[in-house]
Amino acid sequence: MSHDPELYSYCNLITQIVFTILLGSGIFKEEKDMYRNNVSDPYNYNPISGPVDGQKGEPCIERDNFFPPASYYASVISHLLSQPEASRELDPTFLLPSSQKKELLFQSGRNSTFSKEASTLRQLPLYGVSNSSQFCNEHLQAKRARVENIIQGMSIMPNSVVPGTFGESDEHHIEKEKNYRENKRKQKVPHQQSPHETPLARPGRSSIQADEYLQLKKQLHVLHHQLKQLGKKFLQPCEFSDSSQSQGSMEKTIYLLQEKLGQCLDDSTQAIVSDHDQHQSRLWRIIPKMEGTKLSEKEAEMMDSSIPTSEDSTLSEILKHELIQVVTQAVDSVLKKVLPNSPGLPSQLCNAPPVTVSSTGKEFSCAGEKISRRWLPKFSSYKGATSRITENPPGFPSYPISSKMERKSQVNCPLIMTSEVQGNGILSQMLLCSQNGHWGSPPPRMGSSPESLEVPWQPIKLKSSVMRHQRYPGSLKSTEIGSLASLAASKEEFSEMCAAVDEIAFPSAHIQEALTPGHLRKAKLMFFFTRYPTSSLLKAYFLDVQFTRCITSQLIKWFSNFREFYYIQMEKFARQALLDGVTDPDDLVISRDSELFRTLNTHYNKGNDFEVPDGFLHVASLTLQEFFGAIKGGKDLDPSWKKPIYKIISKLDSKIPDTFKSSSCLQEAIQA
DNA sequence: ACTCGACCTG
DNA sequence: CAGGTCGAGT
Repeated sequence: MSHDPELYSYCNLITQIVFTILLGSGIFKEEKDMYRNNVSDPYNYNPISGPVDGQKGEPCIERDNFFPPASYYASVISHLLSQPEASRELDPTFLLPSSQKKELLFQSGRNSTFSKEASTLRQLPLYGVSNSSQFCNEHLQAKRARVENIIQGMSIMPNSVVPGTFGESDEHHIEKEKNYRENKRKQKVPHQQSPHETPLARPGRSSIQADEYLQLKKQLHVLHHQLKQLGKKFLQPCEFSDSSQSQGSMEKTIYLLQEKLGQCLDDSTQAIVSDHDQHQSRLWRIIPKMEGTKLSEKEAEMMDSSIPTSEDSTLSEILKHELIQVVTQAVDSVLKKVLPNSPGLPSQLCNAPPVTVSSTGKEFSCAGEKISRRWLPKFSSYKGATSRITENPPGFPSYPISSKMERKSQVNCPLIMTSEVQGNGILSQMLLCSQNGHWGSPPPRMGSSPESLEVPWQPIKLKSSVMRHQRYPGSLKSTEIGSLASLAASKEEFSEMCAAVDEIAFPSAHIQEALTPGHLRKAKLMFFFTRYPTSSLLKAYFLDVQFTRCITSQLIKWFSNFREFYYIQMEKFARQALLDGVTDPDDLVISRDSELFRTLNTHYNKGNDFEVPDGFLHVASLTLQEFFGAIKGGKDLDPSWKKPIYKIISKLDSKIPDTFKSSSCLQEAIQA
C-alpha cells in the first residue's frame, strides 16, 4: 500500500463512512464493543506495519466511545486494498490486536451471537454481508436497536473535540464530555419532537423505522458511488499493483452489503409501504423547493435529468450527486497537490466545494481557532471583521433561505440526517484540511500521526453547529455555502464569510433561555463602556437571550458585581496612592501599563483578547481621582461617602459599539 | 481571586 | 426593584 499520507487520510475517511454503515447495521457491533472495552492503547496496533513507534496516542474519550481510531480504519482499508482476490477469505480477527484475538476466542466460546456472526463473516469475501437469509430475520430486531442506538449516538455528539486541535483545556474538554454523557443519558428516552419538527411528523413508529431503513439503503447507494469515485480517482494514479482488483473487491463488497441490507430493508419496509409512500411524496415535494434557490447549472441539469421516474431514485440521485461532487472535488484537490502532473485531473479546486461547516469560531475545525482569534486580537480588527457581517457584502445577499431538506432530515429520519451531517462534515474536513495544508505534512506512520487521527473525528464535532442550524429556518444549502467558498479568496476569508452568513441566516438561531459564561464575558467587556446599563440597554445588546425577569435581574446583578469590584479596586488604589505620598489627584492617571489597569483588565478582559477602549481608561482615572480626593478630604468617615462618586461615574457611560449586538460571532470569538 | 446569595437601603 | 454591601463558598 502506498505510504502517501493523503491517501491514507482518504482511506480513513471513506472507510469510516462505510464503517458507520456497517456498524449501524450491526455487522461489526461485537468487534466495536470489544475494541472499545479492551484496548488500552488503541493506537498501538498496526496490523500492517507492525508495532508503531513514537506514537502519541493521547487518550480520547470520544473516539473510544464511538469509533475506533482512524488507524483502525486505515488498517482495515489497507487490508482491503492489499487483498489481491476478491474472494479471499477474511479472518475477522485480523482487525484486532493479538490480545483481543484471545479475547475474541474466549468470547466466541460463550457468545453465540458473536460466534455466529464471526463465522458468517469468515465465509464472506471481505466485508460482504452474510448470504444466509437468516441474517435478516434473526438479527433484524437487534439491528434496529443498534442502528437506532448508533444513530442516536451520532446525532447527539454535539461537542466532541479532538484533543489538541482546538487548544481547549483538558478541563473544558472533560466537562464537555461530561455534558455529552449526560445528554446521552437523557436522550436515551425518546423525546418528543419539537414544534419545528412537526410538519413532517408521521403517526406510527413503524413508519419511522421504515423510513430510516429506506434512508439507510439509499445511503448505501450513495456510499457505493462515493467509493467508486474515490477508487477511480486515487487508485489509478497511484498505481497500486492490484488496484483494479482491490477496487473490484471494494465495489463488490459494497454491492453485497447493499444488496443484502437492501433486501432486508425492503422486507421490513414493505409491510408499511403505504405510510412510507405518503411520507416520501411529501418529502419529495419539498426537495425541489429547497434545491430551487441557488442551483448551479450543472445541478439544474442533474435535477432535470433525474426528475422522478420514482421519488426514491431521484432522492438518491440528488444525494449521490452531491456527495460524489464533493468527494470528487476533494480528491482532485488533493491529488492536484500530491500529483501536480497527473493528467486528466479536472481543476475543480476553484469550484465551489459544498462545505456545510459552521465557521462560528470553535466549530470551524481546521482553521477555526486561528481565525476566531484573528477576529479579535485588537478591538479595531474585530470591529472591521464584524462590520462585514452587518453590511451584507456584495455577493452576500441576506438569505431568508429555507432549507427544508435539512429540516426534513431531522424529522424522524435520524439516520439520513446523521449521515448527511457526518458525510458533509467528513467531506468538508477533507476539503478544508486540504486547503489548510493539513495533509501536506506526512504522518510518520499510519495511525500515529495527529493529523491522520484527527481528521476523521472532526465531523462529529461539527455536528453540533449543523444540528443547531437545523433547528431553525434559514439554513444554507451546502451548494450555497459552496458558492461562498468560491467567492472567498482564502480559507480565512471563507470562514469569515461563513461566520457572516451564519449571523445573517440565523439571527435568532442562538436564542437561549439561560445566561452562559459567554454572556458573562460579553457583559464584562461591555462594562468597559457602561457601568450602569439599563435593562433596556441590556436587552438591546443580548439579543440572543430570551429575557425574563430573572435574566434581567441576573444581568443587572452582574453589572452590580462588576461595579463592586471596580470600586473596591479604586478605593484600594486611591488609599495606596495616598500612602505613597501622592498629593495631586491629577497625578493619578491610569495608563495601560499601570497596575490598576492590569488588575481591571484581568478581571473584565481575561485573556486580554479585547483592546480596552481609551474611554474606560479615562473613566477609571476619574474614578480613582474622585476616590483619592474623597479619602484625602476625610469624607470616607461618612458611611455613604461613595454615593456622590457613584453618581458622577454613572454619568460617564459611553455608547457600546454595535458589534456587541451581534451575538454569536462575538461570543464565539470571546470564548475561543 | 472571583462569584454569588443574603440582606439592606432608597 | 435597582443598587450596594457583606460574607461565605469554591
